[in-house]
Amino acid sequence: MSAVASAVRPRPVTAHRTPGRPRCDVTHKAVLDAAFALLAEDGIGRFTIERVAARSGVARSTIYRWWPSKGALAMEGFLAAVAPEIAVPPSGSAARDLREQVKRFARLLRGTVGRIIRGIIAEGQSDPETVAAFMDGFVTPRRAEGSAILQRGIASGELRADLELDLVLAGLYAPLYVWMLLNESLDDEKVERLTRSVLAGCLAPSAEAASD
Amino acid sequence: MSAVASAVRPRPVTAHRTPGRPRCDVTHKAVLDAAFALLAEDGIGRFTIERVAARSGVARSTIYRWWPSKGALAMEGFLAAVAPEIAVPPSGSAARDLREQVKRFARLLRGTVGRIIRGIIAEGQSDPETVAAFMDGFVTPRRAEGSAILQRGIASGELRADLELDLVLAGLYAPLYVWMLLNESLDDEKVERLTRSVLAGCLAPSAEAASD
Amino acid sequence: MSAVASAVRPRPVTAHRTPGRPRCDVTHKAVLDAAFALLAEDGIGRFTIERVAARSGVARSTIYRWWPSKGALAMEGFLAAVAPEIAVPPSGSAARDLREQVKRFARLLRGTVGRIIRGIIAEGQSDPETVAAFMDGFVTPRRAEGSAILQRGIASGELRADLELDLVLAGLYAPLYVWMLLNESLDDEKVERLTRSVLAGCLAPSAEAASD
Amino acid sequence: MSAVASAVRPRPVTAHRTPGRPRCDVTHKAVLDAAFALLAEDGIGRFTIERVAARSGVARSTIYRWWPSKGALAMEGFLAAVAPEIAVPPSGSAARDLREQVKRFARLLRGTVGRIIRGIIAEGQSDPETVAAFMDGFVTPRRAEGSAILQRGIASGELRADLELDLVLAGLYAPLYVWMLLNESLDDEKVERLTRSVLAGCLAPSAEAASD
DNA sequence: CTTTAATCGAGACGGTACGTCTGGTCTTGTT
DNA sequence: AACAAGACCAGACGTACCGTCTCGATTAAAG
Repeated sequence: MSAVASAVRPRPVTAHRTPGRPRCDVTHKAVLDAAFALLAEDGIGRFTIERVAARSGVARSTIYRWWPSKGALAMEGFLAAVAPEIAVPPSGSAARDLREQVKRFARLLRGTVGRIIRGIIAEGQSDPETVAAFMDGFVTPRRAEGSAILQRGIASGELRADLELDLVLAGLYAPLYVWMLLNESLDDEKVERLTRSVLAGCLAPSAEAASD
Repeated sequence: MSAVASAVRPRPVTAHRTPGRPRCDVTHKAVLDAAFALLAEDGIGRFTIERVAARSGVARSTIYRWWPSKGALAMEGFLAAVAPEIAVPPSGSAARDLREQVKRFARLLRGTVGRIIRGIIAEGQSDPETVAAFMDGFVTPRRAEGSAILQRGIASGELRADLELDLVLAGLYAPLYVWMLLNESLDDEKVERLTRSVLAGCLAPSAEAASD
Repeated sequence: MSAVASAVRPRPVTAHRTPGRPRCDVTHKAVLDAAFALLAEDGIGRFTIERVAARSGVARSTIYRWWPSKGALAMEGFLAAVAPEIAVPPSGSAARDLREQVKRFARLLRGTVGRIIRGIIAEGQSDPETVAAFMDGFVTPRRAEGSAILQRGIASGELRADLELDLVLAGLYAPLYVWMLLNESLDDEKVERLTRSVLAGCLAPSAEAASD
Repeated sequence: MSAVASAVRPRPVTAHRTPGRPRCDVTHKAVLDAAFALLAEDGIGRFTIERVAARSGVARSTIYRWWPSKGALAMEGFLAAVAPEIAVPPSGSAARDLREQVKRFARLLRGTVGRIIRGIIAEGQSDPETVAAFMDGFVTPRRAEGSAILQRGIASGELRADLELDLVLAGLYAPLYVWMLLNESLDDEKVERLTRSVLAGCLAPSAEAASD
């Protein structure tokens, strides 16, 4: 189970509440907001629990009670703010959907969210829990979305049936991560070239002519 | 100019040496060795200048004199130990060479070197100098090697002439970086599948039958 | 009014009991036992309300409800366990009684009880309530016992009639407290010398020859 | 060796200095001053290393480098400020000198110094080093002074030759400590009565008539 | 029987201070 | 100069307690 999940500790709706004073949601929210803001403003380098506490007005000890590590806190703050932001409106064409999705993703990485993701990945290199939380909370859902698009394309005959979905998605997304991490440009033109190049190998023979 | 290059401060070749006691090479070497060892043993999380000083027997202030940041030190320690290790013996087939090169690279990432690279990338997320040094010292040379192989393949007619080299290399290497950073497996079988998949789109039409 | 007295809140003997759930005596006892045990085992330094709560199995808030301060709790735990322990069997001779009483007291201070008294006095230096409680609960009764012996001696003609009782008792007991607090030895021989020395100045001239 | 002595670490006057940056005396002094001031103002209860650091403007880590415990710091701050303050001008009469010395001592205990001593003794109950330092730095010198007076009195024939010096001094001083620690009054009249009472048993028979 | 008022356990929360660790800077004497 | 040694400031770390608080569950007398 990832750190985030354990931190959230979803209240059982079932029957009797746990004893003791209930957790204060306002506090919880304030911490996550502050975490997100700090991450967005200064990056992981200046992200400290002390500053989150100061900014959120929540006691340091309270933060330590609920988050096991800096990474977990960063991760949860990130998710709380970003999670709903990435939705994919399905059109008729899988190729077009993918292109759109990748373009959006690149735009995300170029902005504030990218800065935060960089921090989380960095933090994760010395804390596996953080990576796990990032996988569960962000990477896997994103992959599921991509996978869904690909499968629709295969079902409709637009894409080849023998695609290895994980590899196609890796080919589309991994370069974006790496470019971001290595401070290389992520401009639309480059991303567009990448998408086209990967998609070229994915189209079903019959549909190949119509690709662009 | 990257951090490493500035740290090295190459002695002027001009006749008259600078006044004062000359820099002690033994010390310099000891620091890099200790840096590498610590990085390899405990990862970036426990890599501190204090520990490098203690381990190398070099005074902390001496380290601060020569390296501008933790990342630069890690990077240089890494390069000093790893640089010569990656050579590519060219065979007749570009496809075979690439496959070999990628496999070696994956093996590298799975081991000690991978652990260190993770640390450097992590450190780089809050220190652009470190990323720049990593690019100059490691990524660019690796890309040059890959590029050379691809160009040989194109010249020999084995690979398509319209390949976008940067994208092909990104498709081959970026997933490896990402899998490593996200603690996903890098096993040979998976890497082999990746290589095959990318290469499939690179072969010249005439050579396609002979691919595997 | 001392802290202890206010903490005990003696139930009114008056007919109508207060409404609501009555106080649980088991709990009360458990707290005092735990307080005594902790004080005896680890001294004042590690005596915390948290630990008393943990050890006694009583909720922290319950302890805070009934005891106004750490010192008050320590004091009451001490009294509950120690109070009955010091009884003085009167013999014919006041001198002999005093000697015995002082010897017992020294023995007390050398042991567990001494350790606890040290803690209470220490705690009292930043909490006057604690000192007051210690005076009321321990010092004054002890002085009363000593005073009684002295007065018997005076009445019987064994001791001089012009004795200043408070000073004699101070001369007998204060050194014991100080030796304990300053980690000096409290061995029987030393205590014996002290008693003899003080008593020497107290005997009535007629009885002086029979003193020892 | 006591904590104080080890904290002071007197520089060896011998030959070669130790390497490295020498200790900053200003800093050292500032800490002791702040320690004394805090102790005098708020007592041991609010005496924390954090506040000493804040008040003195010295980094907390520097304080931790030089003083092993709160008690040691308090003790040294106390000694630095108080040590020279207690001198006894010898007159012709031992009895008069003692009376004067005791009176002065009581006055000391009633004031700021007394407050600090209370704190040190309290702290010492959970830290033997502190008590040891207090013994070495304060109690023993005071006893030596008292002893000297008594010995002069014996030599001059004013006092009995068979006095047990340690017990006499205990009889004179211990009550003062205890009265202070237990918040009992230390007024001059009471102290005067104490002195007279103890001295009464000390005078040589020949001199007894002249005592008061 | 219900109220009603109290006790009690559980635990969240804001705080303060702890003692440690690291990062950087600086000031020495030695080489 | 370079270097070792180490003092110093700054500040974050994670932990331990403090004292207050909000709950629900319990318990008995009073209505």
